[in-house]
Amino acid sequence: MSKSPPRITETEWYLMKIVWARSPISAQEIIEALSTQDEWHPKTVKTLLGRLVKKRALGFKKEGRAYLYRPLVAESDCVAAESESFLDRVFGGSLKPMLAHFAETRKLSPSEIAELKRLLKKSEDK
Amino acid sequence: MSKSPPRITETEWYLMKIVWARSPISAQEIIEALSTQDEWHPKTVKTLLGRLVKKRALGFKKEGRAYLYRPLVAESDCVAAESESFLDRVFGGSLKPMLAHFAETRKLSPSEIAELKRLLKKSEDK
DNA sequence: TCCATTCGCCTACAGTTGTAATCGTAATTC
DNA sequence: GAATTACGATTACAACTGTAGGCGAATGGA
Repeated sequence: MSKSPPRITETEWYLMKIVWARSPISAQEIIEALSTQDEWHPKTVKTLLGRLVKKRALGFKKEGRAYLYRPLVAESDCVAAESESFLDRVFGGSLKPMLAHFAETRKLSPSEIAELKRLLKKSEDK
Repeated sequence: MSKSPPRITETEWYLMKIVWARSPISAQEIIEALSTQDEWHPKTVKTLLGRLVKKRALGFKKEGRAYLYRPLVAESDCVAAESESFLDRVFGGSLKPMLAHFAETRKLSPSEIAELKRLLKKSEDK
């Protein structure tokens, strides 16, 4: 299952995140969602949408003059692929150094620590 | 401190890892180190070394006919930059979903879990 | 001494990426 | 109905990437 997803580039990730969260969604809405955070030229967003459609990461249906986009790939699949690539490349594939890095770099709040412990416990029980 | 490191590409990471681990090191040794794992054409490795020198990620000193390479950027800086980029892009910048992903995807061994708990405790104490 | 090897440097070249303008068409505004 | 606007499609374009071949100099054997 879950054929390997197409490669999502750095900038494309930000669009995909929005589509995953709010699909079906128009280009206009995506542009607005992005503009609250960063400065994306609308033309640039359109180009990226076109490329994501071409590489079959997004699909759409015509809704009057505009398109409504929706994902054709599961977020979990893309996250898994990207995470594995990252882990391999930067930490040689092993989790422990990665965790050590994040634990050290980002001062974890007590609540985060508690949450992580909970996650670990769940993983342990399984 | 630690000016932002140059961007290291996917393939370049594999070379950098070797140089960080075994510097000073010749191109030949890097090629050998890589060939045990994957199939890298020597010419390709040379090109990548040249690019890393150009972008000032590596330096070298002549040792007879060949060069001995060494890093000009700290591994920790590059790891930090790449990790932050990854976390932002794929998990919206928050650690918890990332941890949840790794805890779920990769079945953690009991010893890994113990290790992680230890890391968390250390982070907690600080 | 001459030839083959080896070096780093320069060149090649197509595909990707970031960033956006232009184009033809359809809709919307005076 | 004419002019402007808004859409998606097409085109632009330089920088970056992956992948490697060729070039002239130096080295190292025969």
